[in-house]
Amino acid sequence: MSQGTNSPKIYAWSENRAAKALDPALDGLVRDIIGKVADKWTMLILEALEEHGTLRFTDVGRKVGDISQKMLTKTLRQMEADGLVLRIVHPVIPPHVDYSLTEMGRGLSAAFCGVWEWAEAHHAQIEDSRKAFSERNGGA
Amino acid sequence: MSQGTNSPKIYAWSENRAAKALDPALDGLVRDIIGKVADKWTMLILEALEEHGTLRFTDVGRKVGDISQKMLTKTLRQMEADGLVLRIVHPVIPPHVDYSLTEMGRGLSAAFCGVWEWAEAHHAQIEDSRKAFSERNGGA
DNA sequence: AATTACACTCTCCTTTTGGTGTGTATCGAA
DNA sequence: TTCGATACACACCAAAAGGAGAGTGTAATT
Repeated sequence: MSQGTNSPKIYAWSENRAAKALDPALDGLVRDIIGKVADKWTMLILEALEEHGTLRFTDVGRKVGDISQKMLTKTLRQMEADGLVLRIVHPVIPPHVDYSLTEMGRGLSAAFCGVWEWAEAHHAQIEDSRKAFSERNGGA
Repeated sequence: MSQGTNSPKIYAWSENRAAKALDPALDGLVRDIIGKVADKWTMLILEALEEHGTLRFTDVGRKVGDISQKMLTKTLRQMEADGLVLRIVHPVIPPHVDYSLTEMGRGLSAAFCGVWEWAEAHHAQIEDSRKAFSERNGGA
């Protein structure tokens, strides 16, 4: 009514959504998947497992690099729930847990492969762009 | 030393990093790029612009869907800085700003294409995995 | 004269992300 | 007997992400 000149949110009408996904529920789901999967830690873990096959908890962490135990646990659990990784617990002491990619996980890893290649191929260009941008704006 | 039985962070030795990137600086940069690019909003905007060519600010928002002006501005700026989108301001009133993908942006979009396809192809399987997982755990 | 539209910016505010430190159970080694 | 290793869980906290709403400036429209 009269409480503002504009709305802060831009609404999606059915017009264009129909082009991408005929079903809004499907669209929402795909979006949710993208939201979960397009994650730094997920991509890094995916890479580590793709490259090394089966790894134990701490080894995954080592291969990934700067990841805390908390995020490692959390991300691995999410990936397990989504069916990307297989978690096998050997009931021995000290505990031994193996992580490996499922078929789906390998598929996603393959899909992300192109993104990794793109990043490696264009890092110099991106740096240049950033430099030019900051000069155009804040710089002298 | 003696202030704890374990460290919360798992350290990356040079052993495996050398396999992926010979240079740790390059690795960090690629990782930074992935961190920026593997973002929900970035992917969605990339998609919108890829599909529709040139769009104005509000139109990008409409095509993307549930995005706030704040995130739209922020993400577009980041993408502009990284050289993914081209931003052309027409100094007229009311303001008119056109956004389109650069060559690099189209390349990244193409790289992400596989991920979209994967998500669309496996959403049912993911839902099943999630259901099975929650039953295995919290469920009855 | 008031409204609308555009492309934002700015200020709150809440939610999520992520790090750190600690605890746990058990076995073998020192 | 105490320590260290493994694979976590849990609690606490800081920082960042992200949303809501209001404001801005101008010019054509109503």
